[in-house]
Amino acid sequence: MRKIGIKDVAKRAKVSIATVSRVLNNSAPVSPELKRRVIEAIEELGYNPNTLAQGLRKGITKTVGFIIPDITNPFFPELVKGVEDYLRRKGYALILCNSDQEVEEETRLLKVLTAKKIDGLIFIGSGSYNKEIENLKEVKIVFLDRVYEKAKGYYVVADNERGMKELLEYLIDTGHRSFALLNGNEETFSAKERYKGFKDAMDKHGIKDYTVIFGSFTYESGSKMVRKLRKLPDAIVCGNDLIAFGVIDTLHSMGFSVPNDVSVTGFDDIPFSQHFKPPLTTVRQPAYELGRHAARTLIEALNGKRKRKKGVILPTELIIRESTKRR
Amino acid sequence: MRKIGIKDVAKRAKVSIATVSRVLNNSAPVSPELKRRVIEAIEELGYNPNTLAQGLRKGITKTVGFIIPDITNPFFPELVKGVEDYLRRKGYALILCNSDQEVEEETRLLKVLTAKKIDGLIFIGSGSYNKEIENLKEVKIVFLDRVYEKAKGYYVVADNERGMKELLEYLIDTGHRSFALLNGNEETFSAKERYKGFKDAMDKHGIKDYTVIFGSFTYESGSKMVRKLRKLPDAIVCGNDLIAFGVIDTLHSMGFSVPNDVSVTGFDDIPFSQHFKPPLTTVRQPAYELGRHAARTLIEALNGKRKRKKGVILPTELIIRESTKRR
DNA sequence: TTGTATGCGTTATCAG
DNA sequence: CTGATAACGCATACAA
Repeated sequence: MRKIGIKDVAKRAKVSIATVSRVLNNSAPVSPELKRRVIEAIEELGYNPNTLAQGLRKGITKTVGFIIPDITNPFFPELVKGVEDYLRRKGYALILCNSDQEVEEETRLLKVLTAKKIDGLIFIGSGSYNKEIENLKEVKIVFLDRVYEKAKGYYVVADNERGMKELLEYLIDTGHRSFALLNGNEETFSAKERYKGFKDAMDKHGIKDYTVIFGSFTYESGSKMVRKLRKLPDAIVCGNDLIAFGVIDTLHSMGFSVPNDVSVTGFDDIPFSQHFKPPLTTVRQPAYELGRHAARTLIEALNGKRKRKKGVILPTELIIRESTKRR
Repeated sequence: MRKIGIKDVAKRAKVSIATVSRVLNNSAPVSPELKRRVIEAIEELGYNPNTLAQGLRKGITKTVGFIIPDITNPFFPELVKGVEDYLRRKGYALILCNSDQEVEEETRLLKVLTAKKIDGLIFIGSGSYNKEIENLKEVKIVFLDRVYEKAKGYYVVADNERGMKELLEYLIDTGHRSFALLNGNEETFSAKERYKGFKDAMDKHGIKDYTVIFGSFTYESGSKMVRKLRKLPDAIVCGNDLIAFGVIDTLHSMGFSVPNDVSVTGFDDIPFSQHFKPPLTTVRQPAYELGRHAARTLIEALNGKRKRKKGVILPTELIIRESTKRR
């Protein structure tokens, strides 16, 4: 009798398994006496219900999947914490997965999670559109940070476009007149939105002297993209903080000074950005809140509430530090 | 008929569910004709086996749990990648969990994972000993990075003690004569081992001028611990890179220069350490390899192999950069 | 080579 | 209030 099940508990407590199940789920009244015996037996045996069986029987598993694209990018762990904290309070289990920016891996994960019968999914796409997402008929989806506009589902994002626009207003205000946008993966929602904000600002102020490069949201990509620049603009606007780090480091290794020769900005405000040398001017995304809202949205959807708005957009905050200066 | 099961496939292919199961698992010969029909039906219906039912029936789930203590510490994501890559190749699913350094949360996760009937567990403890681990009779365990000496199970670690000793040999060689060890959580295996290496070196060289402080493995803790120092030693040896970052930043804010006024070292060599200002002298742990070995050890244990050695110890590497200098 | 029937651990339905 | 028992989706022993 290696693994103990509900029937072991029933035997020990001298009741039927039905009664055990009832005290376990509080699903029907049980006399104090029997309840006591059952609880005692559970304690003594160290019984832990088999969620596989529960899930099979009930059709719900009280677990949600969460796919992030790059566990290595310090922005995502903050999101994870927000999700975790909310889910824990609600009694949901979390299966965290890392797609490592690979669409194939993402597809595999989607299949695995489906087979595990998760109730809901919080999804941050790895990049290009993954149509596998459309097959997920039985699970509620919340798109976080990176929206799939074509797919249906809830979404939670920061106001990327507006955040970027504010950043550029500040840059233009402080005398910057030529720009380069070194962005992340072009197919990505966040890259697109940030580009939009950038472009809008350029147009609004009639600035023609700018270039745009798309790469990926990594340090290495930043390093690579900055080398492609023909000439140094007044400001290099990066798609995220990681890119900015790569840009600044290679700029330094090329003998340039930031911000004296050129201003550089990031996006996200990951924990490290304030400690970078120079401390990074960036647009703060409320990562923890984003995660928290995503979890909340999902749970509410799962409970049949929230028919009103399909999504929430959180404001960003301009963080001015020392990687930029007035020209 | 919302969700499709094996019987839908059977009906579509005009065979019995047993036959479907057979082609699914290759568990018995099936005539080419029927096999074709089944495969066709599976494709057309987009059938995906319910792993809950499979797990319930077979007693194994082909999934392993992985608990890490701090998803926010860039050292762990590297481990995760090593684990992921190996597991994927072996057809195992991974449930990644973050205990956030909380023993209670860790206990909760252990229960959840047990209830989900994982086959094996890769475990990095949050700190103090969690006796819940002893209840896990049915799952194989690999202790990664932080060993529970009392508990039985396999382990995979880097040679912390020796790594620390080598670091101190280098420091002493380069003229450092007084030290402070600003370490992580005292109950933690890695902190203990690193302390041992440190102490050994002190004793061996007859050095009396040193102090030791335990805190936790975070930036903030580093910042806090360095403020407790009465006087600046020749070298501040930190329990990990994050602590070193905190130490260096506060030292700077206090008007000291690193390494001119004091040498500072880390441990781990997280990706960021080479880009820190100044680039950090540290002891590299082969994070990806550590994760990979842990996964391999677990899978082999699961397959009944590996009775030989109970653990593997990987070597560290001394990385000399610019946060230290000869005195 | 194929099909039928049983059971994995739970919950829910139905009598009592 | 309590206890049998069917059913969840699948793999397998047993029959054919």
